[in-house]
Amino acid sequence: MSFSICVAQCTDSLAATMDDQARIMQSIGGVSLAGHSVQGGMPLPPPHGHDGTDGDGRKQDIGDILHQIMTITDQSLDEAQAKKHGLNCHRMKPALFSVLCEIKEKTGLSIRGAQEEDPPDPQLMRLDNMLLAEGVAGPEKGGGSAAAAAAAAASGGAADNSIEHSDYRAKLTQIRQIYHTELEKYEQACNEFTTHVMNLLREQSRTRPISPKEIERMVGIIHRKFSSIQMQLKQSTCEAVMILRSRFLDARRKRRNFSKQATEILNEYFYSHLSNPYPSEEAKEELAKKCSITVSQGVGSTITVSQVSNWFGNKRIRYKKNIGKFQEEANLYAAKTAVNAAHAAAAAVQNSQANSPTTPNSGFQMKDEEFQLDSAESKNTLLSNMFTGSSGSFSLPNTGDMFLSMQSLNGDSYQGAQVGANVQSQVDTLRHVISQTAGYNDALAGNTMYSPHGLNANGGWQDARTPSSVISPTEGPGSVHSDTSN
DNA sequence: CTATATGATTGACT
DNA sequence: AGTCAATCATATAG
Repeated sequence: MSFSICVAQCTDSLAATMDDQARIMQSIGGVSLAGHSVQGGMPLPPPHGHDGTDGDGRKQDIGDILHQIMTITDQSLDEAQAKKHGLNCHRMKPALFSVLCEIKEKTGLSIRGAQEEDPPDPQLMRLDNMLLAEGVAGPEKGGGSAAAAAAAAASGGAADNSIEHSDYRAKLTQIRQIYHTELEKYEQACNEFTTHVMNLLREQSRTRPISPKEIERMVGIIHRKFSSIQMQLKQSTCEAVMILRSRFLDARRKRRNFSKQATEILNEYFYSHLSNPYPSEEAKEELAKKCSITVSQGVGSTITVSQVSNWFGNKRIRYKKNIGKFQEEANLYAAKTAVNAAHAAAAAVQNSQANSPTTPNSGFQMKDEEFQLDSAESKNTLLSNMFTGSSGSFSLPNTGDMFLSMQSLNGDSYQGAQVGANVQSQVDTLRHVISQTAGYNDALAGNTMYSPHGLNANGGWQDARTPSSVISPTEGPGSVHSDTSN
């Protein structure tokens, strides 16, 4: 919408008003010509008469004048100008003028005045409310934070999508800015136009009956015209916001797969906490952070806590539904975690045993071959102690076999990036490995599915509502602490 | 194109 | 509030 359009529209309405005035004039003329006395009290003689008498002459004169007034618009500009000048100089002009003013005041305006009380437009109110709710209208500032808050509140209160909201917020701010500049422009244009019209009318009021009331009315008309334009602006702004919103929601629905690394991290956690795969809030945060850091797939693709929750929700349900399908994956991650655990243990051993025979590499970087060659014995002992020690219910049938199994499952010499794993997770993991390799549950042989510790007969995890102890914020990754929730 | 995988959403439940 | 289960909608593999 441009200013020129506004002006054009307003000019239309102005023209319409002038037509109205012409009609009024006509009706006044009609009254006079019909021979009735006019309310002003000035007796008008009958229109037809003869030149002979003074009265007749005056009648003729007035008739002429009225005729001239009424036909003035049919004439060319120059002609009309000349006529106008003539009329203005006519001796009857002041009297006629005041009469016309009075009549007009008492007829046209009184009729119109009544219907001009405009009640607040419900549609406009709705638009205003919506803009206010969206944070487009209303108090400025906060860098669109008010808008974001409103949007967040309106979008169903999704927990933590402030990060992915940034794009939305930027767009909304843009809309908001455009809206405000346009609004200001209209306001200014409206004021300019109003003063212009008022000046025009004031000037015209010297030659044509225009009361202050009428000017007021004209101003009202202009304002209404502009406010209807403003409404269009508000409407299109609302539309824009809606489109933005739907696009935003679409974008959220349009999913992107997580990166391999992120999935790996999540899977590692899941399978290492198979007995109770319910990360606490802090754990979720930690995982989200880790995934986001690990992920180098481009800007704006961070993984949020709610996404982690989604992932775990989906994972649990899908794992439970078809454990067999996840067997391979479970093995893989179990082995990985087991090796990690072993590495962690190795590191611990190395740290505690300063006189360890040959330890050229750090424990974290050690490969399995080295692991076995270097200090397999000590680690075996340690792991075996770990399992029997902190998880009394679980006993290893054959520690040596277990390590062989791990070796075979982990032929790609996985180098654990994450060493931190609690004892419970190690138990889970190793038990899983054992179930595959040492006939723990005969899972591979028959269709009997591997039943992880914690998954009860109903298919639900025991103490599912109790979050397992997690990656402690103080200890951070690499720490080993016990999870004895089971 | 079809089947499967997977992230997100929704409603019920506790 | 967190979870489950069902479902939607898209991504991806074949």
